[in-house]
Amino acid sequence: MQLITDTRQLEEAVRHFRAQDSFAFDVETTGAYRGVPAVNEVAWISLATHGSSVVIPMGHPNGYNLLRKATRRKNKATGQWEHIPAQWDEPPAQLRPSVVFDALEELLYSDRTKIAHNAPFDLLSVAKYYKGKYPPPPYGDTIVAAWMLNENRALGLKALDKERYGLVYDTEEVGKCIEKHPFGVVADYSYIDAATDWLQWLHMRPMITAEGLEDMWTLEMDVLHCLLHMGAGVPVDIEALKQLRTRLRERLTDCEADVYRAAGKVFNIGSTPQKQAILYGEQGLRPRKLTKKGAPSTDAEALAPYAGRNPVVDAILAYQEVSKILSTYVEGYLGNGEDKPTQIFNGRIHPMLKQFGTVTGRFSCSTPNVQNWPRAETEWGKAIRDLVDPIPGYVLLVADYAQIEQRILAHFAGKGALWQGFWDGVDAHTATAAAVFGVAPEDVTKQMRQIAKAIAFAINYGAGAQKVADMSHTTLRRAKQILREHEKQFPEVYRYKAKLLRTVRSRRPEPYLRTLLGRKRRLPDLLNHDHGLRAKAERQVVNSHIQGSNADITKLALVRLHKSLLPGMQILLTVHDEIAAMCPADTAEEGAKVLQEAMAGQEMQLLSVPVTTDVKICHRWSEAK
DNA sequence: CAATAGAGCGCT
DNA sequence: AAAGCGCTCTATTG
Repeated sequence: MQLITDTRQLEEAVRHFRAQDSFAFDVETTGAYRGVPAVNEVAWISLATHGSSVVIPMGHPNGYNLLRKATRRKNKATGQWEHIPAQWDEPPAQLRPSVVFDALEELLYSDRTKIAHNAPFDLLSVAKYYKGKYPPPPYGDTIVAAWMLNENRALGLKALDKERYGLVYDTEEVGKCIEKHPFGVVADYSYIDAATDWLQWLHMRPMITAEGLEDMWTLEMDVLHCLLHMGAGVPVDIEALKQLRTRLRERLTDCEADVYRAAGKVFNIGSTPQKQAILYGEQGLRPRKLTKKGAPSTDAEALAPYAGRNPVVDAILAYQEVSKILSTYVEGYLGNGEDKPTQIFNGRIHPMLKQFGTVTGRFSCSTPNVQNWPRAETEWGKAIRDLVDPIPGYVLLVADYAQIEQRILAHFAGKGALWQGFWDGVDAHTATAAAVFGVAPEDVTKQMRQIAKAIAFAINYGAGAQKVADMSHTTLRRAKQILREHEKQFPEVYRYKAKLLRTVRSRRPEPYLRTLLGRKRRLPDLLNHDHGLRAKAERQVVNSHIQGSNADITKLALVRLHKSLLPGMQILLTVHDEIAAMCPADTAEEGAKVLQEAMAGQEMQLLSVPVTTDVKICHRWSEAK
């Protein structure tokens, strides 16, 4: 390792790294929002490539030695606890960030492959120092690589290092708060992260090719580029959010009083044990469902039969709806001035989309998770989604695939009633209902369509007859009869399921399947001797095949959209089968066309049934055109 | 006091 | 014997 503390060393390092075709790098960040690339401060940067690893500190406050530990003291006059910070000896002289980033510019903005572990974090963290312009492709990401090579393994560079090299380091999690640690410890940690990341890259990159994942890798790196673009964030209407907070707080107070009045006492509505005591004790309700640990469940499903029959149940359900929205989507975003920090920076949220962490290849999303916003059809969902606030002169474009999972199923199952239904332009659930109940599509009732929907769930998720019965409010007997008829009308679907399972189970060294675009899903439990685990893996085969292919299609659409964006157009969100973007108002129609083309254009007809999407132009989510 | 597990609930 | 997620709250544990 070389510690870089003067400009001569820095220039020399840049020269060496520029002479290589690729390098790994890692940032250590600090500040109140160290985990938010849009606003954190980069305090260290380390780089590793062939024959060299360097660490560049840029103002670490601590020296090598701790002189006095941090402590607290009670102020006798005020009675308040006073925080006394730790004392360290002087840190070595270090380069200023501006000097370092000036020197690194020709490297970071070169055509060399920039590799990191969770690269969007590092790339977006440094982008701030270049007016928000992120380094250009090509990219490499060892966490994405590791995930593609084994989606069933614990993640993290440290876990990989332990697994591959037996290397155990950073047991104190230095990166979580570098300013608590001495200079030497942070320097070592920063160095090891970059150096082992580089080694991991050298190890894994050829494996991607060897496992037949080259095309998928190209797609994921294009997706990574798109995520950097999306790093600009989603503008939100803070005033509307604050008004919503006021409304919800008032509403919650009322709901709370209703619960206490109905129950005849005050208790903690958020406490499951207390709710159990009231509902199944004092109110004398019969438990309809048990929790994992065998306690009487108080979830919405268990209480549903008592809705409209028991005033306490009604009051609790009303309270919970409001409470969920307020705590998760309103105070969760604004912060509550205490333990909850704000998630809005410069009027924008920066949802973190991760390319890893879901076994099927979907994105996961956090801080905030915009993939679980309440549905636009609900009162509060409308209010939450309307918080997305295109900047002045811009409009919102929202598009989702129509029944994409059913279309994927039809594609895999091949010719048959489902397949034909899509070519005839019939709604899939209506077509299913028509066939199962032996009526014309126009005679399908709401109830019939509801049952068809339940059947679709049964296929995709492997649900049993009992679940189908519960979902469609019918008897087990009737559900079984309906499923038999479904199998008779759609034999190709069941043949597809059986054949897929057989093929996947026979693969060695361990069973795996490939999605539409070649992503791998390993299911070793298909060979497990435990019946329960094996059955679960069997359900996962069909689900992963369909859900994973859906993820492939959406990711490809995202990349196509990113490559065809109009000037000023920005991709905001993606939610599994949905993409939202922001577009200058004067090119709204063209923007909608670009989005439509990216998602469902000629080259996106990857299935043997048509794929369609519906693009809406609006200023607010709820006023969809 | 901080960390974790469990229950519950929002979404596709 | 229903697939895949992340967040909040409470209760429990160290």
